[in-house]
Amino acid sequence: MTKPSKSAVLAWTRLVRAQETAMSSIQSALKKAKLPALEWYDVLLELENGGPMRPRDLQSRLLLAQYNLSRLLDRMKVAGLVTQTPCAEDARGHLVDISETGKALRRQMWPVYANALHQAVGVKLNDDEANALAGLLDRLRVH
Amino acid sequence: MTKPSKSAVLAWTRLVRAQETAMSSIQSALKKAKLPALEWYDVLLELENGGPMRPRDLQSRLLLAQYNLSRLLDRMKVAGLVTQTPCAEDARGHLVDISETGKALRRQMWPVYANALHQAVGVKLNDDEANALAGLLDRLRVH
DNA sequence: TGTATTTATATGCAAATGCATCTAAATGTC
DNA sequence: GACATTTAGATGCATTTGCATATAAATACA
Repeated sequence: MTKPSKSAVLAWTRLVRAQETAMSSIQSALKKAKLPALEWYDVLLELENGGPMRPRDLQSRLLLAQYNLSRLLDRMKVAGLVTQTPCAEDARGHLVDISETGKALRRQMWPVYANALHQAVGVKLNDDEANALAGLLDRLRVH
Repeated sequence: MTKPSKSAVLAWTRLVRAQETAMSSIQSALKKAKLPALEWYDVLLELENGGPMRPRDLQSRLLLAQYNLSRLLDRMKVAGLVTQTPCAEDARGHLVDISETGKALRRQMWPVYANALHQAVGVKLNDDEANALAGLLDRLRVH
């Protein structure tokens, strides 16, 4: 029940603001290019790197609420970006996989994402600073 | 159209994760204590510090979308936390002010918020680190 | 083995959000 | 002053989120 220091409060405030600002400009860039939001990209990337996997695995990697992921996958399935196949070891679940359309979309999103990210972060910090930031932020993960 | 460096991408990824993790634990703490979400706190605090002000001013300070703030203020008005008075200089707007109930709620929220914030940030970084983090994050603001 | 508990996923319903647009007042232009 | 433009704020409607709970399979346990 200890109070946070001034420094901790300041860091928190700036964390929220910085994330909102950068996120909003990246999402705007995607929207402007008529591309889906970042969460879709995250799902596609995770599947492309990690191979077919179950919703609960995606969930833990992406920090999404269970019901949100469930519905997100619905939409992505409807859009033809992912497929579901029954899961042999566990009949409750299913394996979600990225489709060719999904891969193509991800490839199409990346340059827009990359450019926006560069504008939002890359041009404002040099590599040493970005690394320092990443290091400090990493400390905030749960233990 | 330059690509971001590995370091910038990593910093961005961690920024998102760190913010989500911390935000989610802080919001959970408030919810667990049957208190409103953080945005309500932010509005109350802004009004308590800045005095009565117009929605557009709140909007720019809090980085909220215009329609979201409009509706948030509606709900807070219904909850008796803020009041509206016509604005003398500009008949389109109105001055929003915090009520006594609003002040009381903010005071009640602070210890819960503070404790959660301490757990999420304070215990993980010492003051020098928190200051360094705040400094780096500050560089990410728009220019 | 039969029964209780836990885990994975889905879903009905209410609340919040985003988008587009509306209204009305303020400001700028001629 | 008349008219066009901009700014402040609200709102209808579709989409998304959150909460609570449902369903069903897996696991634990007596």
